[in-house]
Amino acid sequence: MSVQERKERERAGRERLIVATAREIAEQQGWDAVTTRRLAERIEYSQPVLYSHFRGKREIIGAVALEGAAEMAAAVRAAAAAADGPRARVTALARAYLDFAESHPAVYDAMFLLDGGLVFAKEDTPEPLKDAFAALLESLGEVAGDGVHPGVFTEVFWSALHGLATLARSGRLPPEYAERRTELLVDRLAVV
Amino acid sequence: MSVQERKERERAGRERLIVATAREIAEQQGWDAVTTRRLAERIEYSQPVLYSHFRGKREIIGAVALEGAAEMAAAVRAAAAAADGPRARVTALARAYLDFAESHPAVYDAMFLLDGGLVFAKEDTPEPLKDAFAALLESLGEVAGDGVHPGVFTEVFWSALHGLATLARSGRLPPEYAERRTELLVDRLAVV
DNA sequence: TCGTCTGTCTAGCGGTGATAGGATCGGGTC
DNA sequence: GACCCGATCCTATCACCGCTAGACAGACGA
Repeated sequence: MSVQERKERERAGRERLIVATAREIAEQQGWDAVTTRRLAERIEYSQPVLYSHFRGKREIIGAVALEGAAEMAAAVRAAAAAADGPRARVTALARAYLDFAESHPAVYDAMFLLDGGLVFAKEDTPEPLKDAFAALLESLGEVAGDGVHPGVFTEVFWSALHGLATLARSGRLPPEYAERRTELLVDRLAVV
Repeated sequence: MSVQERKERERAGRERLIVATAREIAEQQGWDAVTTRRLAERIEYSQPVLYSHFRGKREIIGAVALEGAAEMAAAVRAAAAAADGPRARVTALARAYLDFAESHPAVYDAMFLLDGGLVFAKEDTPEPLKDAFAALLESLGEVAGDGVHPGVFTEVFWSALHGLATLARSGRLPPEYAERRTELLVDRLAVV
């Protein structure tokens, strides 16, 4: 069975290559530039090979999104762990989230803007997505306030961050007030 | 000069038809279904005619966005006017905003998700967009709180609403808590 | 009535995501 | 060692996309 195992290894390696390359192109030139032809050329295979790994372009976006969710969860947890006290943790979390969105726009889009065919907020939601939400919940649950459902509070806080991130990035919010907006959001939403 | 005037009237009418039809297709089947070919067929002209009115598909999206901004401003103002007191006005505003986003998804996308080539948050921002922001500011400025810049507060509140609207609509937030999220947001952000 | 000129159309460019079907290459069997 | 067969990959193609060049016709002013 060694031959088959080697083939599976190679196949898995190529799949990782596809996802990594798609992400690379997307970060450099935007998702519009991630065409099946360009992607195939970069990995030095023909176009149809992509379809033996993924059902279509949507699934490739979804794969990038899952990768990104794990990274974002780690970034958020690291930022929170480095801060002292609930209030400081929330500030650090907000900054980490917005930083991630700004510095990894393509991955962020794959997660929260584009359709990657992923299921959110259900039982069969992929683990990385659940875990990313859990990472937010860990710090935000502390400041939800009495009688407020931590999950619902996290949803609201997350939505606000998402709005700030996307509207700012698309030029719909003036960049000069970014820091003041973040501070105001934390001030008002978090119950210390 | 009557002939020329008639021609200009007809031309303006056709331009309105293009925008209205684009919007119609988008609301029914999504923006992906708004192709220049389909759009041209629906208005019973050939494809290149679109390009004598708009520089490209992006500008058509922009035109729909401007229409939508005017409508949203009116909806928000109407909701606020029907409420008594600053706090009630903000609640009404939030509901009106989220209702608009949910019931006019294509127009909402044209305004805040897609690239319609419009300039936001600058001096040369189109009037309808400025006015839509002003409509939010009118009610939200009342509850910004002391020492908080009303514009910045409006940006934060708007971002939160935008996050709720888009994440909910794409299935990334569980629908059953929608009302609780809205209440929580207003409770925390608005200073009565 | 006759040129001109505006306006519209047909046809086509280079690109997209996705797929059908033929060629090829390697492993397993005799 | 020879052969067969199945998995694997590629070429070629489909229908469609946004956009544009250039031919054509019809209405206008002289």
